[in-house]
Amino acid sequence: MTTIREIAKFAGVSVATVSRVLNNHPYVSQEKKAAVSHAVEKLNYSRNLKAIQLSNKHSNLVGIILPKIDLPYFSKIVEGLAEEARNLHLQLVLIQSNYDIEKEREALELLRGHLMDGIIFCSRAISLSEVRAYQEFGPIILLEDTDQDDFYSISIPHDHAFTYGLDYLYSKGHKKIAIALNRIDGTNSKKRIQAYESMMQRIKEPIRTEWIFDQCLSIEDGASLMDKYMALNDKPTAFLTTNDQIAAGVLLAADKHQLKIPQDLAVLSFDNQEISKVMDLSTISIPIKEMGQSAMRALFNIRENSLHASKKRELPFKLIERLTV
Amino acid sequence: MTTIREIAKFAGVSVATVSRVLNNHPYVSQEKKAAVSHAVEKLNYSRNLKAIQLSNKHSNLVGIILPKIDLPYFSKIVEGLAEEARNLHLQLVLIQSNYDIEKEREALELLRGHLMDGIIFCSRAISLSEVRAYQEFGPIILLEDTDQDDFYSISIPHDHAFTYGLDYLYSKGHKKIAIALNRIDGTNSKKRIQAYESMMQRIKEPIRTEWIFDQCLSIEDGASLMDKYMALNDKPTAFLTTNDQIAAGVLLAADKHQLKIPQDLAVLSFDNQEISKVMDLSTISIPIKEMGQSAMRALFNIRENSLHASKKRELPFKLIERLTV
DNA sequence: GTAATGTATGAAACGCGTTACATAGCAAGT
DNA sequence: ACTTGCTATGTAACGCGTTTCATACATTAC
Repeated sequence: MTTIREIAKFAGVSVATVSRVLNNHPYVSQEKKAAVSHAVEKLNYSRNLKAIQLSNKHSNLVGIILPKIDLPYFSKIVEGLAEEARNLHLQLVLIQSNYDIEKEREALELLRGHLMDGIIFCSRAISLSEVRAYQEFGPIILLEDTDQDDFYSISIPHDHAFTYGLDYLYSKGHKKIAIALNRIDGTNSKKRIQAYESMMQRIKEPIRTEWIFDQCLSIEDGASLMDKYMALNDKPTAFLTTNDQIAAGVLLAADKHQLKIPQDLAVLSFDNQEISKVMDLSTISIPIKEMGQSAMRALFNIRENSLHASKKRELPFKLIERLTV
Repeated sequence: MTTIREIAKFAGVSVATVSRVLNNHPYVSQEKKAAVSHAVEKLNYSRNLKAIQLSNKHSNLVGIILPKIDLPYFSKIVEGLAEEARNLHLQLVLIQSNYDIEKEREALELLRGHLMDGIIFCSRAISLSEVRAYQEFGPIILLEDTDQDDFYSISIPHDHAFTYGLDYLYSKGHKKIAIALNRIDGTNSKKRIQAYESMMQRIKEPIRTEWIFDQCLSIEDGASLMDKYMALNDKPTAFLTTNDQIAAGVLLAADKHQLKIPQDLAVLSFDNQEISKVMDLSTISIPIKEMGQSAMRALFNIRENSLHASKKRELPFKLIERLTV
């Protein structure tokens, strides 16, 4: 492999001069610049990025931790992350954790080992107290609605949004509302259950735990949710689901059972992904892609000038009324 | 930052010994090993991965190039890539190109600069002749059905599969078949158009170019495809679409137009993604995730022992008969 | 008893750019 | 004429592990 020293020798200059030319630094005469360029061309040289990384402060790599890329919510986030990363000349290191704490820890160790400049947690299983210890090694950004104010976080206010959705259903005459959540133990789920319970108390409805469905993520989960619904003696009149896929599955399965939507069953979901448009699904829009963009920009800014207005950033959500409520 | 030399000093040994301990090399006495471990613990040391990368041959990073992560086909591939990468202790550098040749070239330059050990093209816009020049810098694997036999490639035989789908529709009585493709200029699309044209000739049907729909990717594209269909004077009786999303969009829109599937219009798609199951969509199953896994494993094997049986690997496809044909 | 092996350890070079520091020519300022 | 300051360039150190090579002691072998 050609090195900078060979270029220097070939061009009859010092390595410092070569480096200056390669980095477009000032104070290099036209002749030397030309000589170096010629040598680079002639010897087909290109810099060793590993060496550059070692001598530079940054690696320009950002770790992205998520459970599974093959879920529209996460791939949309990554879309946003990638788009912004491109502008900022950062590269994404994608780490699929499957919510395995060990894997998440490994990722944090990569940050510690300076492989990456920072980390963005799209979702996590590892505890924040463990994550906290790694903050000294680089910016860590959470895409969740946390109340730990020593963490950078970007999200919508999940409890408000969930309450908002419940209120909307209530305003449409629904008191018997079932909810479908992702992981019962995730940060967001906890907030949502709280919101649900306090809403039920507010409207003086009992909290039926069998109406709180867990582990719902995909369109298939939505479809099988419908089976569970059919088996229920006491049936809810509305579903609030935490993403569009679940709702889409519910709608498709409901169609097979000849249920009329929204007369027999109302469905409201979150995200406003593409599928919700095509299926006329009422949904609470979340700026998923913007969250990704915003997170990447935040990470960059923190890295550049450790100054930061507020650590927590909340983005707005918005109800999109379509035909399923 | 603590360095290996500080550890050496603290433990009263040489840096070589420290390195040996850290890498579990043999020939280190128990005492020294303990002393080093103690020093590491005490000084809260962790290795600088950038330095390791520089002195090692590998970086253990693999570049993944794709146009857009937010398409189920690609996120499924990445799912497979990530799963296998995990086993092989490789990290993914995700590069979203949007089919921008410049961006794809940049990625190749990262390979040239030894940032990554290899590259996997999930899809590309850049010409193979340009890619070819980078093969000397590391393994490059294409996830497409190429006939350039100096490239590593993994895919299903797209022309066969497409012909197979057309034959199936024909066997069900359809002669008037429309097709929906992604990018008219992609490698796969070319093969598919060829397959389509020769099929039409075979069954003595005219080739109606207005039945070849381009730029179809998403569920929304599928829905708007239906609008175009409705506007057609001479209507096809069947659609063959290159992914399930398009087909799903067609089905949903067809429902609004009160078209009966498959009586009024048959739909056959590719991929066998989740949505096809829920919608009872007849589809030609492609082992997308396995393609990812296989690609990652191939890259690893090539890196380890430059030996390789055959450069081209074809995976099987399979027709899944459901209710839309 | 001596050669042959195996174990243990350190000094120094290596991988390859970047950059701090020193040096020096030359023009502008007083 | 002399200081000040900018341009231009090279030397050497630095970032931080890994690894080769040399050395040395302890065994085991014949």
